[in-house]
Amino acid sequence: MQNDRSRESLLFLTDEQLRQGIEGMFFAYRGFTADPDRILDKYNYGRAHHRALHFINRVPGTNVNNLLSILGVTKQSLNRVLRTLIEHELVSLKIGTKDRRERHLYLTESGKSLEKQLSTAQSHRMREAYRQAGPDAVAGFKQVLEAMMDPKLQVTYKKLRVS
Amino acid sequence: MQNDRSRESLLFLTDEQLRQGIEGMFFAYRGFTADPDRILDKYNYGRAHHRALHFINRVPGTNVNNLLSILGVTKQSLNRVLRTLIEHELVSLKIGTKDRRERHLYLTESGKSLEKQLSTAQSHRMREAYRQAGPDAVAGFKQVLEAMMDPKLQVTYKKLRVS
DNA sequence: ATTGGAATGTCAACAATACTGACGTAAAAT
DNA sequence: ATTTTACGTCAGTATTGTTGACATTCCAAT
Repeated sequence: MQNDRSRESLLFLTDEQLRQGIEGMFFAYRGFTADPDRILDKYNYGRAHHRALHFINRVPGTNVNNLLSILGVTKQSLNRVLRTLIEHELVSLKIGTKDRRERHLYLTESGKSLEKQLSTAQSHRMREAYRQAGPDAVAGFKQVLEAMMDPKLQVTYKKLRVS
Repeated sequence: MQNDRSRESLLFLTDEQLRQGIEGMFFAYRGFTADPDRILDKYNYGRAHHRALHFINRVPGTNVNNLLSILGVTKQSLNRVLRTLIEHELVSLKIGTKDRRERHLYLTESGKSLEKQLSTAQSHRMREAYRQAGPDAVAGFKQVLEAMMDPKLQVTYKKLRVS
């Protein structure tokens, strides 16, 4: 009886069910990155470049610090990636007018073009997964993802939604 | 009208919704690995060690080739990790009796202990996310994850469920 | 006006994780 | 007897991350 009550009210979770969730995340993340990775390979870029392109596109004019806090890496690590993207003219810098220490980041036309290619590939798989799973599943998917984030990232995630 | 029909039947997905899914995966994966990473750091191990421990625990007695196909890395990459785990006596080797070329992999007591530590931390976050999102969300979460995997990994994932 | 601190960039060194390619050994399969 | 398979290993390289140190630029407060 106690068991039945748990099942109904408390969300009864076996180790096995949790393990499935863990392995699901592991395997799904591989699928999630597979298509962009193939495109990036052709241009000799990596996932770090993809992430930078994605968020510069998402938040045009962002400064470096803001991008750092979204990406969760060190400035040295980001800088290497950013430098190549700027050299290759996928990203352009604009020095802040109000605060001239700040560098505002934008995608160039070629940058937008590559970002589009990458996001199209990734969205395609996401869309297909959503279609297979159905609308209710999608809502649940997002809820669990959001609950899995660190609180700070949850805030970042929500801010991106709004802007 | 056409729009309404799309919304109901076809699962109407805006670019914005897909982007949320993409960013959700990105941020959630960070949360997903954060707790184990902290533990691994203390022992000077990395995620690769965690993954090896996880799947050796999940499929005790697995041979190297099978583990390779689950993890999706090269044997050279896995070998480096496996060698340290064996040196540190977290993993033990047993030469196959039927086919003596095969090395069967098992966790030692210390291996089990570390794996337990890691999976407890990771499960704790997963359980908490499940609890916050609720049972329906969890079902949807798993469906979308599964649909996002490459077909081969989907098979691998399901095989692990059964065993 | 000088000073303190923040934002940024850069150099160097290092570590983890991945890759390719080549080679060796042992055992199984044909 | 030969080929294939399973596994290990050596060498070299790339990507992405880390610390630490140091320079520059510039805002803001004293």
